[in-house]
This record gives sequence, structure tokens and C-alpha cells, in this order.
Amino acid sequence: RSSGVENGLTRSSGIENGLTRSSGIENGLTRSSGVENGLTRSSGVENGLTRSSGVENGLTRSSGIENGLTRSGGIENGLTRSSGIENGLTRSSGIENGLTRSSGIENGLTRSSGIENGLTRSSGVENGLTRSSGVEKSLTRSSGVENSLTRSICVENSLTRSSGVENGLTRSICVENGLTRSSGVENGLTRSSGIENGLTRSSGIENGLTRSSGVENGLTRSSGIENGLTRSSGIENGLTRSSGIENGLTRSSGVENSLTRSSGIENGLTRSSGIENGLTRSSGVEDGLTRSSGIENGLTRSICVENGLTRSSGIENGLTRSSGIENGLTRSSGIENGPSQYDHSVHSHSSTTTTNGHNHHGQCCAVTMDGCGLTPVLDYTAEMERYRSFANFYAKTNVNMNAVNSMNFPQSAKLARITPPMFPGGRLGVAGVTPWGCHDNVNMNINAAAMLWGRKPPVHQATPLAPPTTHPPPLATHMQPHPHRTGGEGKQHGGHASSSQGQETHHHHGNNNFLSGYTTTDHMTKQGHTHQDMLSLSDRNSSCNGGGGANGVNMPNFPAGMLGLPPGVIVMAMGSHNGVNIPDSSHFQMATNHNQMLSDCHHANQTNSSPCPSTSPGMTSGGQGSGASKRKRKRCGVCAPCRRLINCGVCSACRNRKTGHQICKFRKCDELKKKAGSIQLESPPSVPSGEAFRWFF
DNA sequence: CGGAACGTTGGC
DNA sequence: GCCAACGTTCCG
Ligand SMILES: [Zn+2]
Ligand SMILES: [Zn+2]
Repeated sequence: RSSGVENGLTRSSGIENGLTRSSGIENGLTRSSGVENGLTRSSGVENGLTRSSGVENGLTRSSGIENGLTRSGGIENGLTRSSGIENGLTRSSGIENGLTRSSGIENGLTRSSGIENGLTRSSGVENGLTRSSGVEKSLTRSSGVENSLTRSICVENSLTRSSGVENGLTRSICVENGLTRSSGVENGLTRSSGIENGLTRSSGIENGLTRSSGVENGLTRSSGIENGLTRSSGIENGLTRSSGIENGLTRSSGVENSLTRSSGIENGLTRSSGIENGLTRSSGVEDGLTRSSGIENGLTRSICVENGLTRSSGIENGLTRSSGIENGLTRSSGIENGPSQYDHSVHSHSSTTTTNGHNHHGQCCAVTMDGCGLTPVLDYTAEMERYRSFANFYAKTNVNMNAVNSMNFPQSAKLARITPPMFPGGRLGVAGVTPWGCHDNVNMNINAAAMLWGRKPPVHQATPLAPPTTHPPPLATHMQPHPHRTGGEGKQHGGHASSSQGQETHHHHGNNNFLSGYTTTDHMTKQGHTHQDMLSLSDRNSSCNGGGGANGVNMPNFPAGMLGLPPGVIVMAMGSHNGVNIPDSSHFQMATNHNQMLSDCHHANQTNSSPCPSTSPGMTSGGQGSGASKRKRKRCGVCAPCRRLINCGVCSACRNRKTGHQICKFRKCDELKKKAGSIQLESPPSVPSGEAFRWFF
């Protein structure tokens, strides 16, 4: 060794282990420097710890053992960082923006953790999405931006919730009792929506009253308890009606032709009452004759058409009389002083008019009054007429829409049932993307389609309760006589042309048009059979009899979430078959697993990443394609379109599915759009699949 | 076997 | 390039 004084400092240099080292005391500390592996390093003991510093890659770093862990610190990008191996994981910590953060790779994912606002958070990129997780208020939350929306996930009371701002409104989604519910504040009111019994409903407190609204049988209805009475209101046939049970009688009231009327069934007779021209009148069908009774000029009178003749009967001066035009002559008959004159006429009238016998003049009046005058009743035929017109209206509307923009609101849908296996990493709720929301230019006036965040019963429950479409009466045909598809290319598809519409009207197959199917078929059917479905305005679920069930009113309960589903995995389930009011007849449908709609992406990732076209089984004979993918590619399952679970029902693909054999435009995998061949650069679209079905919007 | 959906082609 | 159809592949 050679020692001497250099720059005032005593140093000793020599060769140790083949390496030339120089040691000395600097600033009171003994240090030894030398060249190791081409790098000049200086080591010494600082604060009891042996450290070695040097310049690596242009950066001055100092390494040593601290607390048993070897760490290396230095300044990188102006920031002092210290890295080392902790628990087998290489981590680097430093102060960034005043906050101490530690980053490292965990499970293949680079994560950075630190304390922000007093809360320890860890952020990183997962499945292409940057997420930050931490514990807030004792709840572990993970937030990130998904589909442009910032969402935060957490588990509360064993329920996985995902909250975020959607359309300016903060909403929180979660699965409760197997049902996915989304809650948030809308217009200052806290509402919670979800699918119950197959129907999408939204409940909340309005004006102090808890109300629940949803679409039932295509009609938006809102029900709640008002003044102790459960009432359900909604718009039917363009008219706002409110129904409920009053005094044991189910009544429905609404404004018709600007007149408020209330109808219901009394004593087995449907009557409708309301105020017309300032006079309260009650009409209904009695003994086959439509009668309208009310008080005119202080006298209770009842008019009806009998044998083509309009007659008006009532009590005048204590005498029951019936007047009308007979053979061009206005005549009035009645009983005066004893035996009846024109007995027949009077008879018939009074008998029909009054509940019981006739001749009981005064009393008759009273009875009539009480019975009909004030109590609202419904005119059966009138009612029927309404339905009839409605049917027409609907039919027209339908046609119209078809002509204009395809159709308006697809209402039925099949739900996607995603099986657990599909979510490899799916820790969180899954969901489909509605066709109406988003950027899609789909009609917005869609009745919330039934999207079911619930598990579908394991069994398919085929043809459960005679689905509505099951018995499409001839009427259906009436409405849509022929499949008027643009071109008459009903080539090979035999019989009923290929026209999707045509079929829709008949079958309840895959993509049918709700409107045509439901409307014409269902409604008309009802009309024909006078099914109370149309009349019943109240709680359908309960009121409906078996027949009602036929219309899919009742839903199987979705034993959601109990199979091996990862907590929070939101499964969409449903299916027209399950009787949701949503008929199976619509283009609008959700991907169901049982029908393979989604099955493709099962192996999506793998398959995708490892095309392995090796075999190319039974390739198309006309193999003019050179090399490129011959194998049928599969949807990636993770892109936005793939994550969508429901067919919009309005795009060309949906409309022409029968002939087009194409997946809904909005569901067409981005990857597949890429014209087979193009290699996937950067982030392989095939991110962990679970991701694919993670979010709704 | 049937439903879903990818690939391909011909027409515009 | 877009779209309707059709052939064909997958898959339950
Ligand atoms: Zn579509
Ligand atoms: Zn995709």
C-alpha cells in the first residue's frame, strides 16, 4: 500500500483483491474508493451503516444495507429516490410532489403507492386502465377511469359497489341480493334503479313519497303509496292514468279527451265515470247495452242505444219515463198513474238503468245516482275502443318508425349471462353496455330495457310461461300482412320471406322487432281475448293470473350472484323466455351465453393471442387467401364493443340478422374490424378478459 | 341441428 | 368504403 497526503487529506492506496483502492478520511469519515466493474465507487461507514456510492449510468447513487435490506439511493430526474428489494419485490421510493411514494412491480403490474391526504393509496395500470386503490373510511376502494368515466370500486358490507359520475350524476352500482342496482342522486332526489323481476325499476323518494317507476309491458309506470293507497300511474295509449285500489275496487283514472275519467269494475260491470260538459256521467255496459247515466237539469237520466235507437230514460216529476226517436218521431214513454204505457220501452230502460226493479221512481233515481252517478265506471266498449285504437296507433307508429328510422325503442332484450369462467380476473362487476347510452346515436327514448344484473337461473327454463309471442293470433298478420323488406330477396329462406320483420311477427326467434311483435301480437291478442292485461292497470305482478303470466309478467327470480361468482361480478341475465314483460320479439337483445352470443370470447384471449393457424381445418375450399388468417377470428372480448352485451336492435346488422349474419354494429369487436392481418402493436387488446365485462357505460 | 357471427363477395 | 347477402365456421 502507498500512503500519502493528497489535498490535505491523508490517503492510503493499494491493491486489494486485485482492485486498486484508495482509502482515507474525509470529513471525519473513513472512506475507501476504487474502481469496481468499471465504475468508480466509494464506500464508507456513514451513521453506522456501510454505504457504497458511485456514479451509475450518469447518476450518483449510494447503496447500503438499511434495516437488513439492501437499498440504493440516488437522484433521478431531480428527485431523490431509494430503491431496494422488499419482500422479494423491487421497489423504488422517493418523494414526488412532496409526497413520499414507493413504486414497484407487483404481480406483473407496476404500481406506485404512497400517502395522499393522509390515506395510503396504491396506483397502477391494470388492464390498460390506470387505477388507484386505497383505504378510505375503512373501505378499500379502487378508483380509475373506465370508458372515460371515473369510477371507484369498493366493497361495503360485503357488497361490491362501483361508483362514479355518469352523465354528470354520481351513481353507485352494486349487486344486492343478486340484483344489480344503481343508485345516485338525480335532480336532487336519491334514486336507486335496478332490475327486479325482470323489470327495470327505479325507486326513490319524491315529495316525501317513496315511488318506484319502471317499464312494465312497454309502458312506463310509477307506483307508490299515496294517502295510504298504493297507486300506479303511467302513460297508456298516450294518456296518463293512475290506478290503484280504492275501497277494495281497482280503479284507474286519467284524463281522456281532456276529461278526467275514472274507471273500474263495480259489481262485475266495468264502468267509467267522469265529468262531461260540467255534468258527472257514468257509463258502462249493462246487459250488453252501453249506457251512460248522469244528472241533467237536476234529473238523473240514463241514455243508451237500443236496437239502433238512442233512448234517454229518467225520472221526471216522480215518473220514470223513457224518451227517444222512433221512426223519426220523438216519443217519450213512461208510467203515469198506474199501469205502464209503452211499458216495454220504459221497462227495458228502467230495468237497465236502475240496478233493480223499475217503478221505484224516486228510489230508482237515488240508486242510479249513487250507483253510477258518482262512482266512476268504465265503459267497456269505450275501453275496448281505446285499446283498439291504441293497437292501431301502435301499429302505425311501428310502421312509421320502420319507415323512418328503423324503429324507435327496442324494448325487449335478452340478457347476457356471463359465466364465471369468463372473468378470469373479474373481480368486479361486469356489465353490458346499453345500446342507448354512450356515444351511439341510438334513440334515446328507449324505455329502459331490461338489463338484468343478476344471475340467470341455471336452468334455461325454456318456454316457461307461454311467452307472449307464443300465441300470435291472426291479428298479428293483419298488422303486418307481408314482410315488406326492401328488396324482395326472400330467396332461399323459404316460406316466410327472409324478411326479418316478417319473421318477427311470427316467431319469437332471435332478433325480432319488439314493436311489431309485442304490439301487434300482444296487444291485439289481448284485445281479442279481452285479457285483463290491457285493463289491469294496477300491480301486474300480483294481479295477473296465470294468463297474465303468459305475458311474461312474472319473472323467475334470479338467484343471482350465488354461484361461484366473484363478488361484484355483475352478471346480466334475463331472457325473454323468462317472462320479462319484454317480449322476445325484438332486434334488441342482449347477448346470452346460452346461445353462444358471448361464448366466442371465452377463449378469446388465448385464442386471440395464439392464433396458431397451423391446421386450418376444412378451410374454405376457395382458399385464394394467401397465408393470412384463414381461421375464423374471435372477438377479443375486451374492447368496448365486445363489452357491450346487448344488440341495439336498430343497426343494420341487427335488423338484417337473418340474412346478414352479422353481430350488432355496436358490438362488433374492434379487433375484428381491423381487417384481419394487421398486427397488434402496443397494448395487446387482449387484456385480461375479466376486464371485458366490467363496466356498464 | 340451430344459433351466432366471421369472412368474402358483388353491387353501389 | 359501405352494405346486404351468403357461405361457412364454431359451438352448445
Ligand atoms: Zn345493432
Ligand atoms: Zn373486441
